[in-house]
Amino acid sequence: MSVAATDTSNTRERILDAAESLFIEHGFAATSVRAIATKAGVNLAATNYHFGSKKGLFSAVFQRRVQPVNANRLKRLAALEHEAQVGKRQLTIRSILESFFEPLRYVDPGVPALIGRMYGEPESLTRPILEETFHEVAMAFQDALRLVLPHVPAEEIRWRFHFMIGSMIHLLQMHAPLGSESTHDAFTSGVPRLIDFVEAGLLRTHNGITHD
Amino acid sequence: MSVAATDTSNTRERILDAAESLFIEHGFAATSVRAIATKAGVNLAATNYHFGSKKGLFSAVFQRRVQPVNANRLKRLAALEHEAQVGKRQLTIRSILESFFEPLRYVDPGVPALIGRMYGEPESLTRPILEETFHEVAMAFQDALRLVLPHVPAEEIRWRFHFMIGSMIHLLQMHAPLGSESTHDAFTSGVPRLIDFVEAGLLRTHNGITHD
DNA sequence: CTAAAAGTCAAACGAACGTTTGAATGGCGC
DNA sequence: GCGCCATTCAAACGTTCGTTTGACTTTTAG
Repeated sequence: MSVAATDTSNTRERILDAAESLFIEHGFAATSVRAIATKAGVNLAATNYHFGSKKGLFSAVFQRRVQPVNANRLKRLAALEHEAQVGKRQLTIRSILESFFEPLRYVDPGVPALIGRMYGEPESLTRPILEETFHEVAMAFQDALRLVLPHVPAEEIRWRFHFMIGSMIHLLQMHAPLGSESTHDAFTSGVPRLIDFVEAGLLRTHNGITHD
Repeated sequence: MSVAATDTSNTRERILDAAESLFIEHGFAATSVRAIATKAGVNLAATNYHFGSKKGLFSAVFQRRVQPVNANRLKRLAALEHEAQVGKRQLTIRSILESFFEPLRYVDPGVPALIGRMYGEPESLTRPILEETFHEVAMAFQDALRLVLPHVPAEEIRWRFHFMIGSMIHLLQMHAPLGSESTHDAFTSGVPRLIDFVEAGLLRTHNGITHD
């Protein structure tokens, strides 16, 4: 078959799948290339052949999952802004937040966990990856928030966006509210609550930092 | 010298100090016992002698820093509740939040970073430590929040508290708002903003999940 | 003063690590 | 068929890991 060229990426994707689950469970440093190769059912050398190094594999695992999510976010936001310009729909905090969070609900359940894991790794490993991956999205959504919060200074919006990301990461990491058990259900039911929570935090009328 | 008895714990604390900074910077798995011993200026075997294992050391590093913070939190909350009973001061969300967050501002700058780091490690390593360390405090503060939010269901409070912790952790981890640089300043100025943010999120009038 | 206990030390243990090598294997155009 | 190139493979590279050992030194207690 002339399509047989996909056998090539078969090994690649088996490695990516195995690496993803192991990175999520044990983190980067505590996951060995040998364990990944064994779980993927490939030769030990295949990882370095296809991804250059363990770090290269780590970055590839992340990009594969996050890029579709970010593309979806930007697409939703663009559609939203277009509808707002045409007057078909109003631009609100809630609609912006939904553009940001909803894409997380319709992807492989491993994705949220992977993002959460990434934020838990030491900065020296993740900072370049995270900045490259999220800068465009973060800027676009903060711009949108500025439109609906014209009375809030830009720096204040940056902070509130920062806290919003924190709440999200914490949910993604499934440091779930002590008591619940299942992970995907917790995430599914958590997103609407998360939106409620951060909507209130973002809307908060700005009155500077008032110490009593 | 007869005062030389403190030489004993000197080794212990030098190990704890060295381990703390290395764990914060590189995480648990990527920090070697050898690197800790070298940085502390002690023999390699001293770590296992004093703490049993690398994991034991990790837990000890964490407990040393967090227990005073938690004690301070509970002490402030108890004082607050006493004043409320006597009628001297009103129990408010803000006063509860201040009891929770303010103790973080007057401790060694390494403490916030250490807590943030702990939440980034794989759950298999940290879950038992975190539950043991924070269960009492979490329960006490959620009880207090229930008093000032009598109309909000208990489970809803658990979720909001959960998001609050997420915002805090994110601040502690200094995944600072992209743009700022210094770490301690960002944390210091971040705490009041964090209180404003989560106060709004916690106060949010409960109306279930209302989509538009 | 003396014996036990606590602490420190250099050295070594076996195991596991990320990566590299060079030969074997497979499909593809010619 | 033959040569080319990407891929796979077993094996080994040197390094580093957490922990243990047993001798040595210091502190403590009677």
